[in-house]
Amino acid sequence: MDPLIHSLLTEIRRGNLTLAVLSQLRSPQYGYSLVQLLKELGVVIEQSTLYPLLRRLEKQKLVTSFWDKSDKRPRKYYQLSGYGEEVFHQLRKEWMKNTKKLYGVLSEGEGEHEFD
Amino acid sequence: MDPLIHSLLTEIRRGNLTLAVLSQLRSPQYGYSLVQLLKELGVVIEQSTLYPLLRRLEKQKLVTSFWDKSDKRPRKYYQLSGYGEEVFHQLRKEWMKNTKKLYGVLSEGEGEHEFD
DNA sequence: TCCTAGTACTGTATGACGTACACTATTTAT
DNA sequence: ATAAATAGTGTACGTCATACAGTACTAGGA
Repeated sequence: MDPLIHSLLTEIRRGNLTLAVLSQLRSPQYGYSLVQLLKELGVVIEQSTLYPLLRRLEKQKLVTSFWDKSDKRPRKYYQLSGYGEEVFHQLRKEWMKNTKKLYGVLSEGEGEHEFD
Repeated sequence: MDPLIHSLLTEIRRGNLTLAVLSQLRSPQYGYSLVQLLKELGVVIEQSTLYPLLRRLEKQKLVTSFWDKSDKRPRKYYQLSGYGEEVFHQLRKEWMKNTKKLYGVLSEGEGEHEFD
């Protein structure tokens, strides 16, 4: 792939990954399971991208975490905080609005409407 | 607005603005007219954001430019290059695909489908 | 006639995040 | 015994939207 296209696609992922991750933390998930879960939903994310993101979300108090060591493998679970639910709701609302607009802009001059 | 939400929305705009601008350069446009045109389409962008972006796009050879000094006001027109059209087409395709997926993810657990 | 807003552009620095990379550790499968 | 999978921590870099400073001229209003 053209390196420039790859770079531009990375920019497009910024912010979008935050939304995708927050959307799957209404119920507790641990890091590795999020990678799998999101992959099933069509959102591919590397561990090297997810863990720093989870770290930032916790720092921003959008999620909380706890260790579950009852299994042979200790796992760190993350879940939306109250504040995180509010922020997620607003972000999701803005995302829907802005994406619909950009979709309209990008659909101009093309006969097809791929969301239909 | 919560500064964190503002910051996250800025991240979401990255990449998206590139697509919006490229989409309006199939025909030549000058900077200031792009601001107005995009505003009409619901994509609000400041001059302080647009001009550096146009500069970068030209540097990346996605657009070409020429001065029109026939009017009292000299204007710098920009237009998609051949390469830019290719890149735009691919980006737009990827954006549609990825956005549809994220839309599906964000619509889970909500009864409504706002794109319908 | 003067002043402000609008029109039109150039240049530069900053903050934030996806990403790559290095690293650690244990369990499971081959 | 070894490699892959599972599960996580930490750090540095490249990129771009944004803010800010600045320049310049025209048009409109007082």
